[in-house]
Amino acid sequence: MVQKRAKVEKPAAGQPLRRGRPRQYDPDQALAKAAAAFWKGGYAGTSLDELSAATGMNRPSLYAAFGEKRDLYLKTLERYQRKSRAKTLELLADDPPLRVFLTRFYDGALEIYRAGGDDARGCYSISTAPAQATVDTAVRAFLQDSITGTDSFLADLIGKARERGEVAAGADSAALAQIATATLHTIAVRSRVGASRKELKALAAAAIDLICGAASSRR
Amino acid sequence: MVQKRAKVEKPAAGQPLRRGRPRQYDPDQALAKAAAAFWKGGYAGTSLDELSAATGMNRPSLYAAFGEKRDLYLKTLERYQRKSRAKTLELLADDPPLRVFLTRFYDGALEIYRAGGDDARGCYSISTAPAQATVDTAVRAFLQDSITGTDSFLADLIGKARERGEVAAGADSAALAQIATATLHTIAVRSRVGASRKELKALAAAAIDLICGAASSRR
DNA sequence: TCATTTTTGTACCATTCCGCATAAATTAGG
DNA sequence: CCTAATTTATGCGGAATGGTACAAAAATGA
Repeated sequence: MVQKRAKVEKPAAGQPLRRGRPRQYDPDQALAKAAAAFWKGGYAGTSLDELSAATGMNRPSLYAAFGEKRDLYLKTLERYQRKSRAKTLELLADDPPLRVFLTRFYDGALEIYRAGGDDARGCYSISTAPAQATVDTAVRAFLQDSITGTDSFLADLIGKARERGEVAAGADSAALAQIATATLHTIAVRSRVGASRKELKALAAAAIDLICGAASSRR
Repeated sequence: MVQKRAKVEKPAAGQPLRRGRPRQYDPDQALAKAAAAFWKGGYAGTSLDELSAATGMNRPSLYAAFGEKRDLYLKTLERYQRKSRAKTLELLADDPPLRVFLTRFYDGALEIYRAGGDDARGCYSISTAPAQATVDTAVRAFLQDSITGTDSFLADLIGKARERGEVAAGADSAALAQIATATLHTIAVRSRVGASRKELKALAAAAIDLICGAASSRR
């Protein structure tokens, strides 16, 4: 089979030109493709052949770029986390009320979990990392960190919202944050097994009512 | 290596005696051992050799008893569900208030998820099935069914509690049930990555307060 | 004692797995 | 042109994989 010759992208505009043969892949895009493969099959269920096919890179190139399979997986997890957090921060740009933010937050998650179609993917980390967490301490640490990170991020937001009177004065912001994270987790799992977007949006709305107080939504 | 000869258990007391060589394993116990192996390594990450070692059965016996690897996994999932549901029903024996039931419910889950020690296992189905759900429709259907089953079971209980005045009169019992299930899901994942029992009990208590109404807990 | 039935144990099969060794290809520098 | 640097491509190698064939073992029934 003849290999198609890929046009080499921008030659690093101005920088000292790289010496050897130019790479034919974009590292970040390759990581995205690898993540998609793991996303479907899980870590152990995805072979290097499949990863090679998904990324368009042959085995040695994969290896040189990302290390062994485990390293590659960890890098896809980190990329996912990085992208997710960036996307979440964008939702705060106009400093919205808590209720508005949470609605956007769950909407954004659903956007990712449902892959823009009916092909249910669920949350990448929640769907694939737990199976590996007992065997690989790095995966476990990542997931642990990811969850507590979400908790504290939301706790901070909820605490500030409480100061603005958007949440009951006596509320425990850390506890409410854990409930908000729990809602994300259940949406993650449910979307993996094909729950409808409509149903999950309703679930999110109910959780938001509970967190922010149902009364304040009925004006 | 010399194989230890296992004492044959009760010869089926009274029943028409089985014809051939007696089996040296107890099917249900073998299923439990297999589940423990999958529990740790996930479906794809657990080999037949490991399953064979865990159950003490050699490969052909495993195959004859439970079918191929996938069948074995599905049977461990069903066993887990059966046991979990039975255990949950026991909690209702004395017809407790919703708040009491939910406390027992999450306590019981924690008992299983934390394996009675510091060896974090998490929930069997939530930890292992999502990774497989996109590839195996039976696994996906199982998980889907398991979740909606929990939802409707809890919705029924919450509905009845509302009639008894234990939950706000205007509350949507189905929505509250989904939050209760969400709480179970987050406990499942968190315990998989090593969250402490104390922390998770606090999380459950906060969720219960939210579902039953915090006010009614402060007398 | 011998045939029948069922389970066990050994060993094997073809395939797939991950990782790497090695050579060809493609660039820049001199 | 030639050398150095870097990536790609082919393909190997040993181990592990899921599944099975086959004979020995252990029970019952006649």
